[in-house]
Amino acid sequence: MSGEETQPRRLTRAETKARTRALLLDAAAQVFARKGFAGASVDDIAEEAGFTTGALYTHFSSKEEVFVEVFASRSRHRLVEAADIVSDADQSPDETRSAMSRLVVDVADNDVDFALLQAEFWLYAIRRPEFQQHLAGQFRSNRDALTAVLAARAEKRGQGGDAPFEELSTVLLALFQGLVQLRRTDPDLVPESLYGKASHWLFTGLAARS
Amino acid sequence: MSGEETQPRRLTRAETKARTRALLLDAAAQVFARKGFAGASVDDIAEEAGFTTGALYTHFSSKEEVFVEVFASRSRHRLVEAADIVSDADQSPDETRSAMSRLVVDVADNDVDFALLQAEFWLYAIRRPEFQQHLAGQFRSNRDALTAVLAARAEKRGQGGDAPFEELSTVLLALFQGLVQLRRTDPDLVPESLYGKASHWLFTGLAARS
DNA sequence: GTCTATAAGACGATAGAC
DNA sequence: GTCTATCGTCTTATAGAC
Repeated sequence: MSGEETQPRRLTRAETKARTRALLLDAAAQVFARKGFAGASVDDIAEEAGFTTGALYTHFSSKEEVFVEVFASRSRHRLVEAADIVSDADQSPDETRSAMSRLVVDVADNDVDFALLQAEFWLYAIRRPEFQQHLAGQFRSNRDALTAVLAARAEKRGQGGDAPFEELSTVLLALFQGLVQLRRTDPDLVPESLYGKASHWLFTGLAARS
Repeated sequence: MSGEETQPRRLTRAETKARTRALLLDAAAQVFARKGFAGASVDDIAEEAGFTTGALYTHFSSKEEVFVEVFASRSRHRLVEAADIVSDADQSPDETRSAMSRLVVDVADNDVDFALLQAEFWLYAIRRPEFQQHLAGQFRSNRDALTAVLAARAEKRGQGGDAPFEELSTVLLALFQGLVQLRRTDPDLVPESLYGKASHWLFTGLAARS
């Protein structure tokens, strides 16, 4: 036991700095989720990470900067996951639908901070025009990614080549957010299979369009 | 011009008290929407209403109480409106759908505080178990009202008597919230007719279910 | 790079004059 | 019923010791 089981050698200065920064960002995400942007103090964040405010201010210049960095580090993860689920063309439509439903349940029930942070980011963005544009761009790229996946999948099956996949993507995205928020408020409101069922209805109805 | 054109007589003490309270609540709604619950100060609210903090504290015992009262006074309005639209059985399905779409656009584009306050209420509730139950109950009653309306309308047309209207209501509610948030972030993301289109797909797909 | 100590101000809420 | 004045606390951010 030389104390080196987990780390092959001492961390360089740059590495410890990056590690502290990451610890602070993780702590900040938790605290922002628990208390909100305005309700969280810099002291709360530093203490949660095991440091002091003085240490935090060597890594970030303000509370706002911490928040924006948390946002940047937490984006993309979950919705890339969603696109992966839909893009897995090996599974049957039934499997895809149940995977979609499972994602809603998993996010709402297990990723306790997700919906909270999402709401905090949204409010922060709506109140700051510059940041709002940033968030809009992100939504747009999520929608575009989903649109491409839907179109590819439809083409593979040789059907619905001219369907309004972009509008459908927007609906699926909005419905995901809405259902996660609802289930987070009360799990009984959103049955485990609902997201998959709803998308089934959407696809069927869209295919039968006049 | 005796200065009595608008008011037939002087307000009683109780009436001025109620009026001040209402002014404070309106101002509070605006300020909470603009700055959030934690970001808004009691001074901001009182000043917006044209009073001082001392006056505010004769009507409310704390900032929390003001917030809860704002929530109570602002609930129900918009979603009752939604139920009215769907329950108007005189109009054709096409008219109903376009009215639904218009509601999303109207709320997102014109009722500037609606989505902000909704998000603030949700965050406040999720962080306070007692209030969370209250919000869940409200969601449930909105869903039930919509479910009843959908079932009544379907019965009138003599179709889909055994359809899962409760699940459909939940989906329509979640989608409404999601689309309003999305359109508030960037109007270009949500075409004016999208909510109606999506519900058309949902109804058609549901009717064709196996 | 992280600490302690502190500056300068904003905050929620109360007391007493009018 | 509303005002002014004020208390004590908590806030963000900085300066200097280690």
